[in-house]
Amino acid sequence: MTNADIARVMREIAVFLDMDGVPFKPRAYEKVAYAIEAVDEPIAGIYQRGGIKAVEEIPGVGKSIAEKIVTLIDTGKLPYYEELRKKTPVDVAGLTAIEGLGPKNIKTLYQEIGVRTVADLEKAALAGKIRELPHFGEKSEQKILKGIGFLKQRSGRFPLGAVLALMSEIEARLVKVPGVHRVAIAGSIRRRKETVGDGDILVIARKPEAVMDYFVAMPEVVHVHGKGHTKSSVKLNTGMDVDLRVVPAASWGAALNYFTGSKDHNVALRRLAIEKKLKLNEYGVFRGDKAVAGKTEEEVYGVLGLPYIPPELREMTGEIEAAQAGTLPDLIGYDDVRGDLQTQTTWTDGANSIEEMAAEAQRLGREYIAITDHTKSLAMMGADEKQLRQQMKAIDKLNKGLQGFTILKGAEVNINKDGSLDIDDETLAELDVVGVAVHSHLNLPRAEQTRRVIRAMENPNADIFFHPTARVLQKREPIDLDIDAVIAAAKRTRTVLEIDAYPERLDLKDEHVRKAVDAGVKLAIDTDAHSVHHLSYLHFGIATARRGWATRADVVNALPLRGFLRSLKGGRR
DNA sequence: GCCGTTTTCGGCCCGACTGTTTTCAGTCG
Repeated sequence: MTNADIARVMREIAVFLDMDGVPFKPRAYEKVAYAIEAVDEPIAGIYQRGGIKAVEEIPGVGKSIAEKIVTLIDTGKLPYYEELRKKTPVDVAGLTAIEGLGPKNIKTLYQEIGVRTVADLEKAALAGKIRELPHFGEKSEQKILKGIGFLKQRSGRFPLGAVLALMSEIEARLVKVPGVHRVAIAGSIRRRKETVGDGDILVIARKPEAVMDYFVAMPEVVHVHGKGHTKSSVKLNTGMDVDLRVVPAASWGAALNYFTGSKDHNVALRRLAIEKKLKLNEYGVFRGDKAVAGKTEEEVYGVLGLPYIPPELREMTGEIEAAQAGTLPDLIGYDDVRGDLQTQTTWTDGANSIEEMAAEAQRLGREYIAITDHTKSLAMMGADEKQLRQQMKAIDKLNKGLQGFTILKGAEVNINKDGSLDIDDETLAELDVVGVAVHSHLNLPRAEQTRRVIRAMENPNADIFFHPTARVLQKREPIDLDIDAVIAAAKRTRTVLEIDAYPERLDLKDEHVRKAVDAGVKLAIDTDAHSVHHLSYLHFGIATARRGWATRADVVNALPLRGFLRSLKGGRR
């Protein structure tokens, strides 16, 4: 019984209860489903270790739901859930995935014409049976068929790196629509979540209709979900849905706050407003009928008694409490990183030379760059000790011709299966920056994998642990590491943990960054660039650092060159 | 069903759009 299994049962119970119009309980189960998905370790393990009391520690889980979770873990079944299923035996997950179908409609479809699966639904729609039902009509029938079509080609969530460019382009085009005063991207994209489900755009416009007309007719639009005076929603050819809202200038801040989310953060703000006898919605903060804030986000937070909370922190992971206590972190800024510490060149699998990479990094405003080509045990033929020495000489020569910029000698050294490194210590000691990384034996059991990387970090030459979990978003699972043990070892050995900014990696991820920051472990933010184009990806890594509450002081390559070199493990430079 | 600087009861965020409907329920975010 995995966490995902438990979460699925909780979510289905919520839907079943919604079908019967049960008040409030469904929200409780829904909340628990989200909470369980957010827990890093298996709930079964938590239960084994700490009993039912430990399960009740999960936010939103009380006595009753804890008992149900424990029953699920112990027996693999839950009578309460089985009863609900027996009453309405339908494929909840499949049917709710269809746009516009909710609990009430699913119940009607089952009771009136016996729809249990998406296949049943499609058959009924094609036979024209759905339009006959109460509260359904011809349009609902068409909408359902279209929804099934979209479901079949659904791609789920999108990596931020895959959508940010297009969204920025749409933003730029909207700015040029006549009568448009202001445009902003909101939602999870503004919070810089590593993957996003949809896009949210906010606009101030003199003639809202003109913006809406333009928006729904954009060349990328394949379907219009809805078009109104203030809100429209479309599906793009990439499969992603995008919402557009037009708001009055006086409500800009409140709307931006509302549509940036997260949902939980917004709910918490509304509760705060209620406590202060105020009402918060997307139009502003109101005392009775009188607007007391709304024009800027700062104003909205201000009347709630809070300092401005940066979007990357709005995930309901303690930011409200920190804001109230005045202990919000002074997050690292998007211009604060001075050097790039992981880059590959034509010496191994990169597309550009050392000179080209250095020139582009300098053009982007960096003060230094570490060249970290792969090492010998990698299948693609990485550098051996002799080649590394040749490269060091080449870099020395290049540095003589540079002003205000330094190329550092480095390597991305493979960690062998036993935790030893594939380059000898003598050579490593000659390098300025040694990154170590896992590229093989990705499937070792947790204890062995953890021992392996900790042994690598214990090497006095290992400055930085590159992309620690080796995950590739939506392609490769992270290696099985006891991340708390790795962070503790990083602290003990003074090894820097990397945030790999490459949008498919973002490794460490935000949650792990937060743990590292809390533990006082230093971070490096690097692009892992394999061509000059990748050098500009740094901001994705900085966003991840910000989402992990990192300040400038937590990041070694926010330091000027001398300070950065001094911050690495002592004794050899 | 959960939760508590409203704490063991009484609350639980709020509004736009759609479709089917003559005033609103359902869904979504």
